[in-house]
Amino acid sequence: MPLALTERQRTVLFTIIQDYILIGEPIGSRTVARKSGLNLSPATIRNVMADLEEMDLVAQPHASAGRVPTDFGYRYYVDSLTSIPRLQSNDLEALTLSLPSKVERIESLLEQTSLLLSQFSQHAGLVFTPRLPTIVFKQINFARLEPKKVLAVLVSEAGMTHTKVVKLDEDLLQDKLTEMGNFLNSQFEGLSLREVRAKVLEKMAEEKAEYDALLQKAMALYEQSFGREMDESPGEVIVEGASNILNSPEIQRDIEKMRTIFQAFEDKGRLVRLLDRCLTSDGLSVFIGEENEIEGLDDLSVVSQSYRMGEGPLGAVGIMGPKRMEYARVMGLVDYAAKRLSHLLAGEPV
Amino acid sequence: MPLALTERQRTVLFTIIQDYILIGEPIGSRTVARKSGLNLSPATIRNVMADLEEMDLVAQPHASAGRVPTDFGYRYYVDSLTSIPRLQSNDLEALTLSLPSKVERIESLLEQTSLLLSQFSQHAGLVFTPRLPTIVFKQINFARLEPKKVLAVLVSEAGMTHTKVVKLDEDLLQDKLTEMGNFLNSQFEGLSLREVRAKVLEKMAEEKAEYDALLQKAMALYEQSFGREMDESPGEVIVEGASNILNSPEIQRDIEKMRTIFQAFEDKGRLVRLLDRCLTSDGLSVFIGEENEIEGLDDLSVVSQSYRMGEGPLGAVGIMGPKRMEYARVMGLVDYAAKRLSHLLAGEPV
DNA sequence: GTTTGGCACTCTATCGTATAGAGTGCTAAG
DNA sequence: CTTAGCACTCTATACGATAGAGTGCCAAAC
Repeated sequence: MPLALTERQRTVLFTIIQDYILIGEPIGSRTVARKSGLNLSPATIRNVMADLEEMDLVAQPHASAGRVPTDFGYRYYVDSLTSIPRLQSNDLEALTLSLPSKVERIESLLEQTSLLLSQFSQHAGLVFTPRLPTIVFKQINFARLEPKKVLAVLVSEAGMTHTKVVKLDEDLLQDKLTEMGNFLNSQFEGLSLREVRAKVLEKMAEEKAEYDALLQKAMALYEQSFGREMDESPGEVIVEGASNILNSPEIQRDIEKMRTIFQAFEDKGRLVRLLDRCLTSDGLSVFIGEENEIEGLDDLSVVSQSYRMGEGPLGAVGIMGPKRMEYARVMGLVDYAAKRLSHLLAGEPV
Repeated sequence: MPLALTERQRTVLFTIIQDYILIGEPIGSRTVARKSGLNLSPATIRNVMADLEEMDLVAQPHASAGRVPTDFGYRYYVDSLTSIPRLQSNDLEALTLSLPSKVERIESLLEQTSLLLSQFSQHAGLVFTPRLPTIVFKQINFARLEPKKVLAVLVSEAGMTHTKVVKLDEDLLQDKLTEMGNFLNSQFEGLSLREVRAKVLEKMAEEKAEYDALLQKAMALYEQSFGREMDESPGEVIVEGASNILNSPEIQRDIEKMRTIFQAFEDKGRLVRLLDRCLTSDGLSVFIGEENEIEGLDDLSVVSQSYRMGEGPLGAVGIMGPKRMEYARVMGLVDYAAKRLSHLLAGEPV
């Protein structure tokens, strides 16, 4: 049911939202009359506002106050932005200058991105790094550290590395380890870790005799180093500028709220689940208030966009702030950051 | 000038401090008279309190309120704890059960430690991980990812790994890379990264002809992958449970304070500098209020202790909370965690 | 000389009341 | 359909009064 509003109702609603985002206090009919551009008296506006309230697009904090947008109102507003807002040219310039233009270490690239999103938006910056199962196997290496102790290094297509020290029952010399690595590389290159593991488990279950004992051991070694971990690791969230949340007056008022918000920030697991949802949906996601379904974070909104590496989405970037945020600008920032990240990861110079 | 207090003054001071830590509100003469165990009337206590105030050990928030310990008062109190307080047996039991008893991944061990310190103390847990220059070289490996692209993996004595993808001017085959790795390992094992770098720079400056071209290249490759980075990386701080700070009522009262505190938490650089100081001083460090010399964090105290690996200190663990914290218990927790960590890293079973 | 009870004083926190201001809904007139 | 007018409601602020906690000081008691 696409909500049908008259032109006038839209104008009034948008005036309220935009002004509320700016001011942070309930907007009265008087103000709307002045700023909307409609040449109407406050009384007329009041009638429109009563309609909007009936549709649950705005609400009154208390009986005789101005109007404030509801979650639903924000949703309507955001949905009306048909295209993703382009960045203002000054934002674009500054951001282009600040973002790294080549990949040194991928981890610090992601950190930087989160930090810059936070600084430009004055909200919290989020970068969601890939869940292990979805990343693409590129190469594995084993190095003998000391007797019965091996270092396993897994490199993904995107250039992230994962290391693990494994203890073995028997001592394997470097030659053997190298051979095992080569074998695994020949088998697995280009597969996602999920596929790799499926293959490993399958092969290990097969008739033992069929395989060279060494290759059998290679499989087992992989399973021991990255197999299990892969299924557990839900990815990681890099949060920067969480303290910016404290700038927003509507949250300052309620200390209890602040506590729950910061606790939620520390529980990265929840954030992961949220950003995970945005990986599947292609395009920019906006979660407003309760839509984000994270307990304790229902006064905040999240704007996020996935970034890609090759075909599939790899992770996501986002901005989290009070519902009262400049959606257009924030959406522009997030979109730009995601695009830029995708380009950089594809090795294209920006 | 070791401050000399009479027995009675000490008793009154300690009663005030302990009660204030418990209650969180200024302590009056009446309360002290009841709880101190000295059989004195409030009027007498008031005289003692006036003395303590003159010595800057306690203060009044306003003219007619009870007394609150000053930083100096806390300092005297902490200094009077001659030995590091033993953990209560119930704390000890619970903590022993919760702490991991063997090292899986060192990074997650450190994270876990920080989290547990936070949970047990109900303050923020800190774990300071080693600055690169001080860690001890164990092994380096190079793996060819693709033409002219090499993955360098450095393993430290403590078992931490650092990886870096390096682009080369010429293509080196795996055989060569392995040889280069072996050479570097034979040269550098057991040296600190600082020493390694000094040696590398020295050798590179020497007459080129003296060395095999390949070995020369090995040096250059090391420098390119970890050399520069080493001098910059100041170490990392793992903060868990920062939101616990919000529990303390004296900080809730002042929103401005909260902002600066959380901003300071995000600026990891400052925390690093603080914890760095504790590496040099052997033993438990307690920084009270302004002593910690971090702007914005002068309402908090930090208790920290270094943990060791082999001879030298490797990093530090700590707890950060309001000045009004249970110093004895917190000191016990931190000390125990540091000891346990040192044991685990030394490979001794706990 | 130390200790203590008594007392006046100070400061905070809290409550109720009054008031100004913002904004609404409704009604009746334009 | 629009608007001016008006009564009404709710908040925020200021103010005064009051209760409570705690102090400092003094003079008496031990």
